[in-house]
Amino acid sequence: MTTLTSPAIEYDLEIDLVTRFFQVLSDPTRVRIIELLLDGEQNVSELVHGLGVPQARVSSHLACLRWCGYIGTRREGKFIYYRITDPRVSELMQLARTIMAGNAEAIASCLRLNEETA
Amino acid sequence: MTTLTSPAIEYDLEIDLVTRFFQVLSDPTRVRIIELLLDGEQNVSELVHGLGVPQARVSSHLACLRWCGYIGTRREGKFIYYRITDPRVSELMQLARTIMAGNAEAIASCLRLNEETA
DNA sequence: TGGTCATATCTGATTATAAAGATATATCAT
DNA sequence: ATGATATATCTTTATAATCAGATATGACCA
Repeated sequence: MTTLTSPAIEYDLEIDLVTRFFQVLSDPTRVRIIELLLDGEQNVSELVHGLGVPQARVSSHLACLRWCGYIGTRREGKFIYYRITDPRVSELMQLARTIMAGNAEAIASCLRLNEETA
Repeated sequence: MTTLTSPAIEYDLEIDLVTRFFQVLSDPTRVRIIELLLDGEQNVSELVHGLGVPQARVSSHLACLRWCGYIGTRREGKFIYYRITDPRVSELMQLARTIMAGNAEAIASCLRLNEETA
């Protein structure tokens, strides 16, 4: 076997879901937003301040998280408050950190492309 | 507040780790490899067959997963066997699926860019 | 109604990721 | 040594995600 590639089971749609689920968590701004919201509801201005990134960027990441059901909103006058909707998100982050704990240095320089650090 | 962006806490390195951790799981081929390996050790040829994707691609994704400590290897003659090193990876995948279960349709069309499906 | 503040969306440019395909390394058998 | 098989790496090229900045919407207040 040199290069080929038999038919195998046809592409699984469920895998794409899992993939996207994790992809949402693979952006630093989004992860930081989640961390902030795990400490309690915040409106956009508060998040912008807490994150230190431009408002447009925060909004677009919030849109992503919201669209995917990680977070929910509530309007109060001019302000829109965001919150984590599923408490298990907290579990997920904890579990990830636990797993990571062992091989943090490795992950830091991972990702198959930038292997200069090795 | 229109666009600005106060200093805030300086950029957290740990967040980048978490981000990368999840990023590894945000590629369909890598997720499929993990799923396969959760059922037991396999060598590259078996994976190539099971996945139905070119060998070079499988190898490069394996390199990524290995580099990041998700999987380990063992040589047996010409063959190299890969296995999941941390059993908690299984927990992680289960938890992700559980959380996803509720908002699968949403995630399917998420990611902030391709919102045509909406 | 006009103005201001909070938030959301759009457009183009930049950067990061992944795919293809060729080629290299390593092990075994003859 | 030679050839064959298994696996890894490299070099483009293509694609997809992110960002910045401008602009739009929507609520409140004077």
